[in-house]
Amino acid sequence: MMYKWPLLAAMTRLVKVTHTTPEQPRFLSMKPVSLFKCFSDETRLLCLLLIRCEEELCVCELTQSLGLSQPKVSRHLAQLKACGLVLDRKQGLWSFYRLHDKLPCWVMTVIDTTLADNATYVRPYLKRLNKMGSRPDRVVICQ
Amino acid sequence: MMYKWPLLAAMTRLVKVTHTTPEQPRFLSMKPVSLFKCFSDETRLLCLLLIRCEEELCVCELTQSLGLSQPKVSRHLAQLKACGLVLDRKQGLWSFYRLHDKLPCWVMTVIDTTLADNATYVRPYLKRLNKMGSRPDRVVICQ
DNA sequence: CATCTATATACGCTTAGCCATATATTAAAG
DNA sequence: CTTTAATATATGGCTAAGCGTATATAGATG
Repeated sequence: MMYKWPLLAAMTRLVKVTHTTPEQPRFLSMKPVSLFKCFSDETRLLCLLLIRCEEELCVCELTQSLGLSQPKVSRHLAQLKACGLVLDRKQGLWSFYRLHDKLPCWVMTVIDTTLADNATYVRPYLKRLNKMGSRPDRVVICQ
Repeated sequence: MMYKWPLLAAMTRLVKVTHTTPEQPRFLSMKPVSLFKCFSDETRLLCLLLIRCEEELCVCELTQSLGLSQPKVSRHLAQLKACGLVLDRKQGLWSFYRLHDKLPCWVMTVIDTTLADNATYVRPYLKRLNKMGSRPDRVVICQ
């Protein structure tokens, strides 16, 4: 089946995507505006902040915590990934998202500063996350 | 003459505006997302960063420095003002914009961090600003 | 194989938000 | 008062970007 346009093509304004190459730490070319565009949507910002707090979260955890639909969360995580802000890893049925490990310093500073001074903004979602029953187990494979 | 809708009414999504009261340091209610929305437009971000560098800039200086139309710059400055990020002062024909003096710490940190790590992003505009002939004189009135 | 579950993506629709242009406003200068 | 200059705002049009819904995909389980 053919679709008219892929998701990533529709995102060229928000994020410049290189479709063929896997994301790499090519952060010198990342413009501040692109980053702030990612932060400028409530869903994306909350996902980022929650991921920062919890190290790693899967789609269903974010869906539950934020009280949003699964496609909505997935879509925004895809944008964050395309932008290079997060990385994902598959484990069984779950996709775990974490912050990209090569984020430039100033981006981490922005995230952490926002988090530090807006605890009340994030707290309710963290609470709901911790009240969640049956969160998927993390399997860490040592290399 | 009556117009259909005021500018500020059209901006309710980007910024919550209180039309009747003058802006005050009521920053506890400012949501992170609102702020990042301001940063998410190139014109607004550059205006903010340049204002931070130069303490105070008027519309014509920003217009020249950025190479943009006057209405465009004015419009974005109005948004920044409505959001509470900048203050303005009139002097003769000129309107000078400066950062709001009651900005919360974390906002200043975000601005300064962005500036510090993206010098090359701002430098060309600062250069063009300094090459400008006949910049308006600042008149400071001591109280 | 079929079924269930978690996730990803396409599609169509709607709206927020940006822009250029025209015009209003205000202050200074003649 | 008229003109000029700097700024602000309205209007209307266009597009990016968000959303819900439906469906595709892929792994687990039987």
